[in-house]
Amino acid sequence: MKQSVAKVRRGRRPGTNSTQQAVLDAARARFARDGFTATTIRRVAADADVDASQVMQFFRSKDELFAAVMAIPSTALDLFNTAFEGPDEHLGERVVRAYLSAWEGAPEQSEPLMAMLRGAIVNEQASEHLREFIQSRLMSGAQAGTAPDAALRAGLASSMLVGIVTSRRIIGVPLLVAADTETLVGIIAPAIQQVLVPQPAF
Amino acid sequence: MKQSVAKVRRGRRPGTNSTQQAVLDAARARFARDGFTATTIRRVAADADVDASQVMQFFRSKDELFAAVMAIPSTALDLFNTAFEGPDEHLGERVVRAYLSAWEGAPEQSEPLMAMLRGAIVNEQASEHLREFIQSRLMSGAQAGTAPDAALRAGLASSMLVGIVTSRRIIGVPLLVAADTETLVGIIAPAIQQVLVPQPAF
DNA sequence: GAATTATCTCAACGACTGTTGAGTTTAATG
DNA sequence: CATTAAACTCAACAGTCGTTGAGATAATTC
Repeated sequence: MKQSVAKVRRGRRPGTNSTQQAVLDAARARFARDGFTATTIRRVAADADVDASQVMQFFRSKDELFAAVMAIPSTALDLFNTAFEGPDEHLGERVVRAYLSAWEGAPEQSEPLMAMLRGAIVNEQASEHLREFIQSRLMSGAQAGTAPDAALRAGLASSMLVGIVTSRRIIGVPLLVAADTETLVGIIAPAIQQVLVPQPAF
Repeated sequence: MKQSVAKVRRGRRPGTNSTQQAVLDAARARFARDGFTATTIRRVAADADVDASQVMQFFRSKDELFAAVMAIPSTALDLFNTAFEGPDEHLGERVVRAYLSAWEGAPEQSEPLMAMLRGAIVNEQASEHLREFIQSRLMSGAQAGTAPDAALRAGLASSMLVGIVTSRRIIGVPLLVAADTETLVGIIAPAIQQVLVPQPAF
């Protein structure tokens, strides 16, 4: 009964207008700034100069809109993976710089991470994203490291760096906000190095 | 016109019943488990077998109820302060143990901290609490340390440890949850020591 | 122009929230 | 017992939220 083998598409084509991208941009900024709960669909729609029901038609629900926002650009993920690979000598410094630059770079890269971080407490999807984010660091670390607890060490380092970013960008601890990147790297990098590549007792 | 100097109190006395404490206990558990937004006054009231308006009469608003929950027992704060004081030799280990035990101890001590952590993203009061919590660590560190950036170093160490606790107790990263305390101390303590008491280059 | 499909608008539903006010019951005083 | 003030109950308000459905407008093909 189905007569639609290689059916020719008719009618208006989807996606030609940039409205959908405008909605996504507005949602990304809002979710990063206000978090998941405080961000309302009506507010996102107003930012994008669109009706609220329009947002619901593009993305089917608030959760799916949030999921679209959290889709981390692959370039950022590659940046992390390459940071973990390589020689052990300056591993700590490379990892620290990767985390700090990812959260302080252009909004298109930092906002999805901020949205994930802010949403991780109230939204199960964001929590799972962050969990996998740290887990994938663990895998990279397990490949590179030789010690049997290399995965655990990489996860702890990742948690520490996420804690520092949270204090700076979400909690806003004044002294940490005021500190410049080089000062932070100078203090943190040796500690992360110690976690990832344990020094023999001395 | 005021005739109330040393007026004798009449009528029923407040606070004789333990209902108020039951409400506070229920609220503490809920805020720690579900966070600020997901915790509703009606739910807290149901947990304490009380009408919702009763909660509003005891504590004037949801924010004040939350503030009462976050009032950290002074014993926990003293535990942190004493951990930062003392000789530099095993400072890292003492501090790490203080953080881990505070978040894994009895509910009366850990739940206010969990409520603060979970609420810090959506509630301004919780965010300020956590900010001051880290700040007070900074002060303790500034007293003990000799380096000019001792306060910054103490703040970074505190952020790192909060990050680890968050990964374990809120995000629930499996490998970190499974790790036992002694293993964690063995890995983290040297790194925290490195942050607080920088080793000369070698 | 007719048909088809997507974009967009408008109004409303149903559920849930914090909060309030009036009224009832209970304990403590004179 | 009468009075006072607290503990407690019940019902409702006012606002916000995610979501839905019907219908108008616009683009694309035959």
